[in-house]
Amino acid sequence: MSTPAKKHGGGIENLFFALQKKLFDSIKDEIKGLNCSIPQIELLRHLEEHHELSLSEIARFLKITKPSASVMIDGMENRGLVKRTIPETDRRSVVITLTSKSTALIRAIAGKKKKVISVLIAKMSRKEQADLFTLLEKLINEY
Amino acid sequence: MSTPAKKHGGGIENLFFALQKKLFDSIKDEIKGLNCSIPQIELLRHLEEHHELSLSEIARFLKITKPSASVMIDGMENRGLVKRTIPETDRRSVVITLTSKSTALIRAIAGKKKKVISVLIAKMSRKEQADLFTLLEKLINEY
DNA sequence: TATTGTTATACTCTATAACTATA
DNA sequence: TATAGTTATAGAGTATAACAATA
Repeated sequence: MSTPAKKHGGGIENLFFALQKKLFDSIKDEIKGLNCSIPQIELLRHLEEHHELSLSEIARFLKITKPSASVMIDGMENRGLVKRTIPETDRRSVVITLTSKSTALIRAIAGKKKKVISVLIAKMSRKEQADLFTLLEKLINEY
Repeated sequence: MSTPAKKHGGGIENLFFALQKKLFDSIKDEIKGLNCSIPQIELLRHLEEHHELSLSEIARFLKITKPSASVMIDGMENRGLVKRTIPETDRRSVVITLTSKSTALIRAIAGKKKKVISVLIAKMSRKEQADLFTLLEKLINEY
C-alpha cells in the first residue's frame, strides 16, 4: 500500500504527466476551429478575471518575453480580441482589455473545456469526484 | 456538498486546467537548457517504452501530421537523439529508435520531472498522496 | 491503386538584440 | 539612467499540397 500508482511507465510522476498530456490533447481537439492558441485562451481567461493587464503582466503570466507578448497582442488586436489603451498616469505603459467579441468567445471556450472535463470524470462516482476535487484544490493552493 | 471545488475562477474544470498549466510551466522551467521541446520529450519517453516506432505511429502519438513528424525526426536525428532504419520487410516505412545519447537524456529528464512532482505534493500527507494517486489512476485508466 | 514517408512552402509562436518614448 | 513597450530578425513547430518509392 506504500506505492499506490505504478502504471503508465513506472512512477507516480508519469500519472500526472499522462493526465496533463490527455487534458492538453483534448483541449487542442476541442478548440480546433476557434482560431485561438492555448496561451491566447489562457490570457483571455486571465483577463476576464483581472479586467485589465499591462503587457509586462501578460508576459509574466504566460512566461514569455515582452517582445513575444507584444507580437501576440498585435495579432489578437487585429482579430478584435483585445484593446490597447495608454493610461495618462504612465504613458510608457499599455493597458490590455477584453472586447465584446472576446467576451463572447470566452463563453464558447469555457463550454468546450467543461465538456472535456465532464467526459473525463463521467465514470467516477459523486463521492470520488468530490474527493478528487478536494485533493486537487489542496494541491494547487499549496503549490 | 454537491459542488466541491469553486476557487480559481469559478468551476471544477478550472481546477484541472490550473493544475495543467502549473505542471506545464514547471516542466518548461525544468527542461530549459536541455534543448528538447515537450513533444520531443514525450516522444523519447514513448520510444523508451515501445523501443521502436514508425513515423506514422509517432505522428499519431503526438497528434501531429506525418510531414511535421518527419521534420521533427530530421532535427532529432541531426542532434543524435534518434536513429532512422529502413526495415527489409517493408521498404516504404521507417523505424525510429533511441540512441545511447538519448537514453542518457531520458534519465536526466525523468529526474527533473520527478522533482516537479515532489515539490507539488510535498505538503500533502501520505494518506492524501495515496488517495490522490488512486483517484488519478482511475481517471486515466477509464478515460 | 493505396500506403509510407519526404520536400516545398507558409504561418504562428517564441527568442535575442537593438530601438523609442517616457519616467 | 531605468523602465515599458516595440521593431527587426531568426529559429522551432506545425500545417497543406504535391511528390517519390514501395506494396
